[in-house]
Amino acid sequence: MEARKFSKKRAAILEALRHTDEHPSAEMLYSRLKGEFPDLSLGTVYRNLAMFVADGDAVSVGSVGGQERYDAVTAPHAHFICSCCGRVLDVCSPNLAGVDRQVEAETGGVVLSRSLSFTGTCARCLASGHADGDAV
Amino acid sequence: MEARKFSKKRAAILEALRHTDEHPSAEMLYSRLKGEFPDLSLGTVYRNLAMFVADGDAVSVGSVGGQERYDAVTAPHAHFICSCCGRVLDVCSPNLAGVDRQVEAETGGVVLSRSLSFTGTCARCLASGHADGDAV
DNA sequence: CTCTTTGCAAAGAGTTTGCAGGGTG
DNA sequence: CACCCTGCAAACTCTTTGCAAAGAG
Repeated sequence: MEARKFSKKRAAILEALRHTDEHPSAEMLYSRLKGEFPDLSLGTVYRNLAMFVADGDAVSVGSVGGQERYDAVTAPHAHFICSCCGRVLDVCSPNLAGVDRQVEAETGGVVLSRSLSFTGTCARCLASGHADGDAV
Repeated sequence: MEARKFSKKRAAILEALRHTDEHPSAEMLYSRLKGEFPDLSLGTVYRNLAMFVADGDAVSVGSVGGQERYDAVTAPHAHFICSCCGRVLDVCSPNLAGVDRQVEAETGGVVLSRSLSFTGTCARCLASGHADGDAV
């Protein structure tokens, strides 16, 4: 294994990821921490995020608008992705217990994780009248 | 609106997408059609895939390994993504009816679509003993 | 002192875009 | 004939990587 040593920057990145519910991208975290760590490098953010995911301290929520978004909440839960503003909101996961088994029976594989995401227009965008921007 | 004209290449791309259950990426489709259309351009595949999605003739399954994967089956259904070989399999969708309403009530937004995907090791990889390649 | 982590910048990979020429109706 | 579609290649964006210097144990 890799002998992980303490690093002030890494701790700060993980803290920042834990203290937000925005499901930030690498760049979002970077610009947020850039003030506190002027010498922070974007590459470092990417490297640490990869470590978090490898260590199970974070998960990828998927890419939104071409950017990978991360979440420090690794417990299974669903997300609501606003196709209008790109926000990613947490959603109290519907009961998916037992579905894993169902899928395993159907595919013959082993489920390690699942990702449920809803795409639509968030309340804020609905209020701003930005909705249906690209609806059919 | 854009006046869509017929195009042999476009028809072929959509056909290829419809005749496979691999949920191919732009490049997968490109190399598959390159034999039949030696002068096919990758840019054309990208452009047409974007049209299909805009027209509702295809949906994006999400990105796997950095590549966007597409599906001509636009009816809601779940996917099983093998983290070992990158294959994307169709899964008979568990009953998610009513869940949209639940999410809308929780977020105050409007759900336009949902994506349920399971990540794990597929049967083929399990058999090949490639499993747990990157398990914790 | 040894090994991990970082900044910087260049390299990569995937996707998008502009333009001139060919195809469709 | 007008307008859409395509090939080609350059441009872009996001992410990864190599290397020498700085930090942690």
